[in-house]
Amino acid sequence: MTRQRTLLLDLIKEAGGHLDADELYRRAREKQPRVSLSTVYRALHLFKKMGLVEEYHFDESHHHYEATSKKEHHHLLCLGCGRVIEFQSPLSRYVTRNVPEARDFHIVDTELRMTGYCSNCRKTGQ
Amino acid sequence: MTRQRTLLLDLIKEAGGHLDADELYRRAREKQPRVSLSTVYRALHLFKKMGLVEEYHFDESHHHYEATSKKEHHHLLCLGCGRVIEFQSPLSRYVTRNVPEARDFHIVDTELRMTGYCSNCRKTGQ
DNA sequence: CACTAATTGCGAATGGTTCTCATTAGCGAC
DNA sequence: GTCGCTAATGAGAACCATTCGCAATTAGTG
Repeated sequence: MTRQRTLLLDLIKEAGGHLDADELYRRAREKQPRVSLSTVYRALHLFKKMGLVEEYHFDESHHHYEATSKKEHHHLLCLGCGRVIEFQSPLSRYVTRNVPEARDFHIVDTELRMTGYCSNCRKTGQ
Repeated sequence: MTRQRTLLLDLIKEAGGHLDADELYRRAREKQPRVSLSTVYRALHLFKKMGLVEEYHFDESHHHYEATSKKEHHHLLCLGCGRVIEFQSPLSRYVTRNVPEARDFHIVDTELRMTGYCSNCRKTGQ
């Protein structure tokens, strides 16, 4: 653990959720002006491999990252306002119990993503 | 519907599943040597917007596409051999019934993705 | 046919991510 | 401490999937 990595991991944790690499880079430079983008990406890879951080491919061209939480959680993506709503649900248990194809599968990670329109956007006509 | 689009949509349908843009381009050129990559991408966008095709961001740098099927389905991704296993399960129903955050959400699409190791790869020690 | 708008092919541009390489930091052995 | 070694860093160039710009072609309509 180097100075840069500690900083980056802290920023990811305190951000709460769904940082992208560039935003992380910007925040990191406020505290340590010389960190490089490469370091950000390298750290993200490392954290991902160590299981400290999870990578999400939402519908944009770049990725988002968030600190791994102990609890299994999933996402609702609103197509109207772009909001990301998190919720918890033991879907992996539901699936291993109810889906034959999944019975022999050793699960590392589970994510359900639902796209659609949140209640706000439904009211305002999409 | 132009000649190119018909060809591309047919190819996507007959492929069954999980084509990427480059593979589609290669197959298209076998039948129509002058189709361009741009046309492939433009057609994929169009099909996506029309709801004929769905785009998946698996763990690679590029996207995969498949013809929209009537049935809700999900994916298991094996980290060992890279295999993609599809299964069907009415998870959106399960979620709207059991998750408060999802109750007011108007769902357009649902996908569960589970990563891990398939039974084969578990046997051979990942 | 003739006209207009939409689509295509091609090559160049974009932009997020990865790589290269020279420099610097961390660290154990003397 | 300081020598030597390895791993990590910063900066910029390279990469590559995807998108754009534009001139040429094609569809579709009257």
